[in-house]
Amino acid sequence: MSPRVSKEHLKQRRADILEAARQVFIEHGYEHTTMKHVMEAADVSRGGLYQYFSNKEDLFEALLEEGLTEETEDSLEKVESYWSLLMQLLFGEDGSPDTEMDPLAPSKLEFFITGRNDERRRAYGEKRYEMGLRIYDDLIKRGQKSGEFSDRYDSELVARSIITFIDGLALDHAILPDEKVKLKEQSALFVDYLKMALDVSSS
Amino acid sequence: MSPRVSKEHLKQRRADILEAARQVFIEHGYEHTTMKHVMEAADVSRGGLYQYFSNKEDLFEALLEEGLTEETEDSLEKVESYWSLLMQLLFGEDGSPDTEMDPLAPSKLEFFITGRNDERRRAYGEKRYEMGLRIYDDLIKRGQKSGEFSDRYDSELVARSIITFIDGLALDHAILPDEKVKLKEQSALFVDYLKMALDVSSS
Amino acid sequence: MSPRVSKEHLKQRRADILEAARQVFIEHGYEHTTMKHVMEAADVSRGGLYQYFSNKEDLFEALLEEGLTEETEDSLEKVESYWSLLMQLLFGEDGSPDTEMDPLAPSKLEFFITGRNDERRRAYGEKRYEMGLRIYDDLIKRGQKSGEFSDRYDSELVARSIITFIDGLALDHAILPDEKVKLKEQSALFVDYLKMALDVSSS
Amino acid sequence: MSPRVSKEHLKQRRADILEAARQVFIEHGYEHTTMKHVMEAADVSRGGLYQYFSNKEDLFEALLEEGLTEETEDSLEKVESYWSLLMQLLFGEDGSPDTEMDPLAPSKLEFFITGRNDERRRAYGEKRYEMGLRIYDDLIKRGQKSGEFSDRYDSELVARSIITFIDGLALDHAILPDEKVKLKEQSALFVDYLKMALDVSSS
DNA sequence: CATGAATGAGAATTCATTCAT
DNA sequence: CATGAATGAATTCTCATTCAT
Repeated sequence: MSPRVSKEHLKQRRADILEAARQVFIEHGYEHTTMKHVMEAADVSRGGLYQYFSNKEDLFEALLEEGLTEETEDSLEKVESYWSLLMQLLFGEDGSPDTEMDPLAPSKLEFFITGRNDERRRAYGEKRYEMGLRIYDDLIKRGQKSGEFSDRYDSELVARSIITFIDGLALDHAILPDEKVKLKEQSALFVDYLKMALDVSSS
Repeated sequence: MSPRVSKEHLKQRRADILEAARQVFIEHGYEHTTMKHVMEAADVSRGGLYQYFSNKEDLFEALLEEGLTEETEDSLEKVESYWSLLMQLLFGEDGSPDTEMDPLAPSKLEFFITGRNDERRRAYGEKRYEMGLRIYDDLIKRGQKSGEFSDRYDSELVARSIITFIDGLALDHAILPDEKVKLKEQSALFVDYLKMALDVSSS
Repeated sequence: MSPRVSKEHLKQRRADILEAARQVFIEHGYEHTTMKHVMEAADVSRGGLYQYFSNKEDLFEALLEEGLTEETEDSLEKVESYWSLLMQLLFGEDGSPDTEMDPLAPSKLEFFITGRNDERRRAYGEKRYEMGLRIYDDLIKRGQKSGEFSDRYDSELVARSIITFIDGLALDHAILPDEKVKLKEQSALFVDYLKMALDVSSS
Repeated sequence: MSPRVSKEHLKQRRADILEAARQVFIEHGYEHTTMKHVMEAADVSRGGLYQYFSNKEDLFEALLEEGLTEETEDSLEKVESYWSLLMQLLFGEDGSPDTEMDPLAPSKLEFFITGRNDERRRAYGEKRYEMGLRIYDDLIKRGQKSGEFSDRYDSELVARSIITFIDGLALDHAILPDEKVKLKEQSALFVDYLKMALDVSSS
């Protein structure tokens, strides 16, 4: 009556498969990854894999969700500086524009671009966009309300621009060799721009 | 001695196939378009299609090349304003940010993203990036030399940022409904960004 | 844990497919046999067939290997007569020249002839030739050392001639109706010749 | 009313195509040669090619016929030595076993082997076999009648063996590298074989 | 006669997904 | 639950041959 394997074990197995899948998707991209690739990387049987994830899409979405939960951790109400919070959001903990890109990002782009005609996928992409948008929008709105940021520009528009810029960088980074994109320099330029748009003077 | 059809006809046929292919690629995207789709849309037989284009990649690249030749027409040496030239380059003839997106753009993104692990495709993408980069870089360099633009930022960096922004917009536009991306508003904001980077005061 | 079917079953399935394939290859020849032919003869699905053999070449080579293992059974060190051993090698158990030809032989010839420009296939053919050559060469060498055979001719040359003769017979047999080739009579003549070349007097 | 091009011209054109086709067949083999290969090598249009030869088979058979007419020229009645005549037949003018192989031979084998299930082709092959057989058989019969050759063996049987040997050599030569087949040595050995079978003592 | 565009049957191969054990 | 054999729809690409001009 009791399950043969512990719930813990199941969770672990699932996590292992996901981790293996991540590597495979990073290597081959979304479209060119086959379930067999995943099976082999995760050392699961075909049936086993389908036990945890009912198809390739489901599997990939699980990876997408994973990424999400990590990011939603910040719910700070009061911070000394919204600007530094924004920088952290953009470039990670240290807030300086030299962070690595998410290696799965190219596959994520693929997933949404190739699936843009699929209603379900489209809706999912939109939801994710909205979530990202909210985060930046909220932050900027608060900064504006607190007086730290100028409200010259609509907060949502700035938020959208941030995402557009990030997406553009991710795209170019996916396609071009590192030395072509100049991630760091472009990021620095974009930061200057944000400073201007939000009227932030400090470094 | 006389071929069955005139050279004109051949050219036309090829153009027709390309046009049909364009529609199909716009509708289904690069990955999900099959040669059969194209065959049917262009009303060509299998063999006929392969007579003109040896495979899907070749066919799509023909479409990519088409786009290229159209753009290279402008080689103005002396202009009254580099800024307005830049605006024209970005937003078309009238230079105002309300242009339509190239409907094939999403498929182009697909083409390069899904092919990022293919040496040939990668090289091709890089070449195209370089070509685009040169155009903007040249323009900005001239503007800087003429004193119209500030040289606070490296011209190439600004050029890269322009492409990044365009790519980001194209990407979001491919995935999200029109009303979400706010093309026009973001473009206007981006123009401000450029004004800041190039120290251009005029409207 | 337990697979759907026993290992035995799998082996059997593979053997069944091979057997069906053999019949199909015998009937249509190598080039004109399609995987569909095999599928239907073996009553396997397309995917099923490809599960066992990754392509036509692989499938055929499996048949070739099969034939090989059967022959390698003889490793007799001391025999009362190398001549009778040679006859057995040539004509099967009873050592008399009235054996049937391997019905797959024509397809084997096809396989190697049509593939003569393919590096892989060529190498494989050479390997097989060498293996056959070794067997006859060894036998003759021993016979010569033991004094049973004359060493007037180089053992390897005689061995090559044997293979040439066999190949010639196989070829003619593949192309001509049985009554034309006169397998038995030609074989008898060839035996006489070998007797002369090896100086063997007995019947 | 009079033909636009001279009959001579037509003949020449045909001969040119055949010569080009020969080279192509030598290079790719019968099965893997396409009409396009021939078109390009002969610099004929598709339609032009089909004007002269109604299909690939027809084209190849024309090449086969070509070879035939050249050889059938000798019909000497009285010769001083049937043995030397036989040697000439086997090894060309000088009658010594160091002749080159017909480079088209591998393709000829292919043609007949892959076509062995086609009634027409089979009949054609048989006819050719018979023709070859007759030549050798006649020669040997005469030699036997004249007393130069022993009639221990049936002349036809010996003739068949000659063809078998030639076919075997051609086959091995088609598949194996030159140094493996040892054409010359095997030929010399085969001459000994014939000497035995025909009881000819002289060199 | 010559041309070469067009045809379309057919071959190989891939892969997500199912399901009997 | 796990297994992995089996399925078969889909897709790409090839090539001999035809035929309108």
